[in-house]
Amino acid sequence: MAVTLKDVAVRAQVSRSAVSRVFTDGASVSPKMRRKVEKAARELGYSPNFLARSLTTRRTKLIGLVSNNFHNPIFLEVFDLFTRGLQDRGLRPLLLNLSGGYDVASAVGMMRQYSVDGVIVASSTLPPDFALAFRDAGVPVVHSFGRAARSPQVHVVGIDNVECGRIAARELVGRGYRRLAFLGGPEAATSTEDRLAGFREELASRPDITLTQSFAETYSFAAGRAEMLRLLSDPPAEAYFCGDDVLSIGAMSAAREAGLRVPEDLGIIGLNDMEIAGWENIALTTIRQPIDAIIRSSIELIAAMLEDPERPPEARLFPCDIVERATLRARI
Amino acid sequence: MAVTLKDVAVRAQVSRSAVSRVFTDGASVSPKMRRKVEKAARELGYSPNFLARSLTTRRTKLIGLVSNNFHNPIFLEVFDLFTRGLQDRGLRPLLLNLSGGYDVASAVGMMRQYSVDGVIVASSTLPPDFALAFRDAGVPVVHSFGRAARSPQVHVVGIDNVECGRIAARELVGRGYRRLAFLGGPEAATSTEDRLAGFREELASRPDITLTQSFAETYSFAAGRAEMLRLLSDPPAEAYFCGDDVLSIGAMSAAREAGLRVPEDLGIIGLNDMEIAGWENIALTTIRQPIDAIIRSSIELIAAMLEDPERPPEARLFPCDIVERATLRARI
DNA sequence: TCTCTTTTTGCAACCGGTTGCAAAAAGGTG
DNA sequence: CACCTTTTTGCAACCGGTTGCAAAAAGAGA
Repeated sequence: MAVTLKDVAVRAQVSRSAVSRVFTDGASVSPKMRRKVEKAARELGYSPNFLARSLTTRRTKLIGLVSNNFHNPIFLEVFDLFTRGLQDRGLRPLLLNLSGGYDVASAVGMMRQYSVDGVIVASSTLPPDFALAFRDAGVPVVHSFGRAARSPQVHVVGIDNVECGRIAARELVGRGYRRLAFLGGPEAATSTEDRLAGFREELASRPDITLTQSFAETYSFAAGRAEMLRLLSDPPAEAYFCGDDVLSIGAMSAAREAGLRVPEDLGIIGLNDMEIAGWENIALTTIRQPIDAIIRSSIELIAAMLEDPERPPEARLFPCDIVERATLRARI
Repeated sequence: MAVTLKDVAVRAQVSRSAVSRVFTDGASVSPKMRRKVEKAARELGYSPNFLARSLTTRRTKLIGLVSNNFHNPIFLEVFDLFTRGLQDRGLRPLLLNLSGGYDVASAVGMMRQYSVDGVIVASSTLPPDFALAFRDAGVPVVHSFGRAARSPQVHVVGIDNVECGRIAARELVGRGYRRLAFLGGPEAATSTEDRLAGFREELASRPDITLTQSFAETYSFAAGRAEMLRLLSDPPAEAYFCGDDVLSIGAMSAAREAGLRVPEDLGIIGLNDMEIAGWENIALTTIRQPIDAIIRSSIELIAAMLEDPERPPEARLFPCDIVERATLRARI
């Protein structure tokens, strides 16, 4: 059924190597030979089998794209950018969905079975060890949206979550809020820990400010809503720094249900600036995470590792800024 | 670097075939042999190379997942369900993002180069010919969310869009709306055509009802908002049947901006029932499309085609129902 | 036209597996 | 224990490509 190299060779009356060379760039082939082979290939509808080729070249051009978050709308933007960016470089994304729970060893095993050239771990909730396991298995890896260590063991691209915490604190304080709350994502996620650390740090020198904290189960609307409803059994804080945009929107929904108006009765600031945050029906004030730059940079790094697998790991952090919309009261 | 079959064979002091058999289920191996080989494999950390195996078995377990819609939040739910469903069957999704425009031949070529076992086209806007091209290339294919022909040429799984149009019309009429509008998705999409056809058909016998129609550029918030803003330069209709949920939300945003309240001043009904439609801040009344059933069924069909590639094409359509929330006025 | 150099081509081995076939080993029966 | 049957094992060829090497062809120079 499938037409192979050999079929083309027979038809063009040349050797199999000759055909192979025509389809390998950089190989030396005379123009006459090239014409002959291309003609035969065209007539037969031949196109080389990448996987067979990969056996000798040791390059599949497959990149594992691993994530455990298929429930947060920001990730649709993430997947869009990743898949297009990879495609533009002739790489192919092989998706691994870990949202139903995961086991490091089997994730690594699966990627090795398919001989991926590299892996991108796109998650702010998977632990640093996760990416490390790929490196240890000899698979080039980039952790996008991960935590940057002082001396990184694998490439990490993302934002400075601690600084984001500080930014949020400054913004809320600057608007005169005094009773603050942190409504974080999963408690064990590095992104949650770091944002909280920065938030607290900035407030440490302000004894007049009170801070309460709690955590949602996952980065999702439902979790944000549920947690906020729980919190609202007590008198609310004046302003909430939520783990991300989708949690913020869940929290807003809960607030509305409790009869509280945003921003009149309570302020909310999110993080991400996903597309939905800008929808006029939502109009969430948030800290923008430059996901396009993060993803572009991640792809650059993984591509660089394909050239030089020994390239020393690097942490690239991008700055974030506030996008003001309508969920915080005016600056005093 | 990578440990191969041969390494295991040497260490276990058996033939390569023996090792191969241990890792091929259904092959006959004595318990003693199995133990010996498994021990050696464990010590070496061996796991078989799927791609090399695929050369002889002609099975890669790769399934191409092709879509041109990475901008509509419903598709995150779609990707989640597809990737998990495929993984549960030991299949691996190879993603192809066509949202930047596409070329049928190169899409097919790419999938053939990677010897995918099958392809799932997940799109309500790609033409039927698109899926057909895969079939013609000998690649099993299922078109999810596609248009069902009377005698389908490829497997199609989705909903009866014509019927959805009728349902929307009945619902709006039943609530006493008389001046109706259809705000469709891309004009050329089969889903748009069919929904409009059903909508018109149901209204044909009602000369007292007026109907205007227009189309958004894409299924996206921005397009829905832009189109609605354009429409609102004229006096609005009483109720709008929008192409899908994300268009509906864009339209609601435009209406609000124009100072119109939903549902007091104007009714809106969407289609899909994506998660966001249920968010209390949105509360969109919509026609539910059972995407979980559609996707489960699509995976079932592609899996069945792996067993029997000659299986005659089939169209499976799932019924839709109204989910009432808060964007239509009360029934009269 | 005849060397010498450079380019092009084919041979054969290899990448990491699977599998039909026949030989070897194990098991059953009288 | 000899004989026949069944199971297990190894050999060798193959899947669809690539590539080092040497032979053949082409080009350059005298």
